[in-house]
Amino acid sequence: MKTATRKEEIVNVASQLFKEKGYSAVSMRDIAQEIGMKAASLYNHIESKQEILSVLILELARKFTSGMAGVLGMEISPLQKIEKLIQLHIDITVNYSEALAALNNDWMHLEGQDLEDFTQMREEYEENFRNIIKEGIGLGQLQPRHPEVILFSILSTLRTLYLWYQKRGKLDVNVLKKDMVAVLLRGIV
Amino acid sequence: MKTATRKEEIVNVASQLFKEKGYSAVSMRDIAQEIGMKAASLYNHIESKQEILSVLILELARKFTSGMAGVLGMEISPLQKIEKLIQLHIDITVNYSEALAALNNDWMHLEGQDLEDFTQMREEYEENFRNIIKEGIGLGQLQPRHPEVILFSILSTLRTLYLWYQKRGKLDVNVLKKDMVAVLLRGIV
DNA sequence: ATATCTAACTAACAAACGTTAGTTTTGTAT
DNA sequence: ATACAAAACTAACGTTTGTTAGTTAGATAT
Repeated sequence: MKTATRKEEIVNVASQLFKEKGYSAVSMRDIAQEIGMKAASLYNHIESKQEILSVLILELARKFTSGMAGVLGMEISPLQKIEKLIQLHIDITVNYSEALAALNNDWMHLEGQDLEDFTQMREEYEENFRNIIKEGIGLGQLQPRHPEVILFSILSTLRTLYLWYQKRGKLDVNVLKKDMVAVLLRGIV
Repeated sequence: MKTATRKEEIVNVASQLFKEKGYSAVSMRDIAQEIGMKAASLYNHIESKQEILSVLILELARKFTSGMAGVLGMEISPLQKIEKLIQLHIDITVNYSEALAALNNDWMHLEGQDLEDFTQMREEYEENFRNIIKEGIGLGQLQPRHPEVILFSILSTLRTLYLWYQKRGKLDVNVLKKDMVAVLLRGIV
């Protein structure tokens, strides 16, 4: 029974608008109107438009980072780790699809330290993922394709899942996980 | 020996900037400065900022549509058609990666008839792709997974290839086509 | 030489932007 | 009832936005 604070409400509403039109195309007046107040009133709860973006993106990035840390700590095979990561992405997509849109499309509008932090987290995440794939190839669990092609193919599918999940939204999450893992790992032929 | 007109130069420069920051975050003054003129002078060659976006996106969308028409006209199996489509995406990505970024990220900023045209072309393209997949499943050439999962998985990888191709840019295009087809069709396990 | 055309320029507009200052309303605690 | 704090408001700020109007320099055609 978490009751949303006003600040959370602002961030939520903003994330929906950002998802539809992108950060730059959404004005503070747009956000205020959607909530039912005047733009100036937003500043009783937040510091700036930037802060909304920063909260939205960095909180989500930390979820990915800690999810990755969890998977890395498990004593399972590389292939099983990849399965866990696919499931992690699907879980995050289902629960935070609006923030995910901002993370994907508007991260370059972060400024200063926020931008640096995000970029670093993203690079580390990809590096960890890449190493798991290389391990899997080394053990003969994965096909000996270029690791970068595999990494990209999986990540681009998972990263844009948010675009597609809403349309087919009524698909059961567990079914989705199963089919998605199958398609990504074992192909379609 | 195609010598670029001034209008083409404007569209080209704009597409690079749109790729980096998105349509809404790029001003006419940004575009002008990059070319080396004043913003007002742009209007000797183009009608509006909208027109730049429209040219960029709709011309590319027509390339996809006619590419799809070509594939549909071939007398080959569904599986081979999918291979052709993957190659089509890769070719377009290599040659028009900036316009592709705009098509992916900024199409919602199209207005009026342009937006309707784009949306319709996109829907038809996806519908055609989906039908090929269904055919392939019907013939037993493809695994009997949910067609929508297969369609989404392939399309999302191909659509975001532009983000990734530049980083690993020196990869030979034919090698890329081969590996990408292998990963997308036959999986990684 | 003169006229014409193209494409650059300067200057400016009205609208929209993020944000600040100052004021009023509203709910809670004493 | 009174005092206080939180959160809404109105009004305005300085910038930036896309775009228009009017002017000027340079090339081409007569």
